[in-house]
Amino acid sequence: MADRRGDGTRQPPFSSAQDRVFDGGGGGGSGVPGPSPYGGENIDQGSYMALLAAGVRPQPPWAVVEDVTAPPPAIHMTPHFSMTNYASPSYQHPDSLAAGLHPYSSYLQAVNAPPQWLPPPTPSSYLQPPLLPNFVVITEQQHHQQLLRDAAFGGSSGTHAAVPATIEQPAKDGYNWRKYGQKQLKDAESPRSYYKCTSDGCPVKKIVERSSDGCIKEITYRGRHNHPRPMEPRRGGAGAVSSSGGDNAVADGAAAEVMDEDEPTDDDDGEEGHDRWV
DNA sequence: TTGTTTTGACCGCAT
DNA sequence: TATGCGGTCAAAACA
Ligand SMILES: [Zn+2]
Repeated sequence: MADRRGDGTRQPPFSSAQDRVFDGGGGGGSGVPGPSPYGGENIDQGSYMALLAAGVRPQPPWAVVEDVTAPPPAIHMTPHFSMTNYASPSYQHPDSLAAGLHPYSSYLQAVNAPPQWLPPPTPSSYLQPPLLPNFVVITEQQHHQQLLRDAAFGGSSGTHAAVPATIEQPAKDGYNWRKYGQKQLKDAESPRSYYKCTSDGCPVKKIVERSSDGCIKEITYRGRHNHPRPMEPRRGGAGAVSSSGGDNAVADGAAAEVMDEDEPTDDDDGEEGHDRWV
């Protein structure tokens, strides 16, 4: 039967894309979407800029949104694939903003710090109430400044100096993800994909939202990994880190990779966080 | 054989 | 109260 309330039945078939998962190509996908409807991997600034030119975006893509509405804030990221993206994760903590700290200070810490798995996660730190604005949006100009600063920091940090190198690297965040759902949201131009960390007992979930052109528009991480990063690929082929959870290897991986470095930062806020960057 | 993706359906919360 | 909506489940298909 169809869904009594939430889904299809409420509306005649075809009447709307409501709740209808986008035409995924029918069943049994594969680790390699191959000719995927979304060429996420190949999305570059160009297509995105085209959208901008068309005025598609309601909001500047370079905007950094720190959404901390949810009690357990989630990490939100909006990667749009360009060299700049990778070179500078425009993650900016409201804390940092308020305190006037370097927006990437925590990020830099994260670079030097061990992965996001924190052995004894103090519950208190989890539940810090975000006494912060729901989100913070920075302008393009600010973003540029961040890029410059970030570049400077990246170059001097030494640990992760070759940030641009990350761009060349295959997608990987060290964690394995399994897609467990996809949903076409009502007002969203893009379907939203839901991923879970495949590690046993790990509650972490990842929500990937794309734009109509296949660009990853937003990535939301929820929860905290309760395990160290599994560095070895699960499988040689489809199950590899890049394909798992990274419906598009480069996109997701890159996003996740930056994310990964960001995530320790989020310790400050909790187990979830939102970030968005170009 | 194992693990992932796809996708329709189900469930619970918010309005 | 009823409905809308988002998140999750689970079977089937696939690599
Ligand atoms: Zn995990």
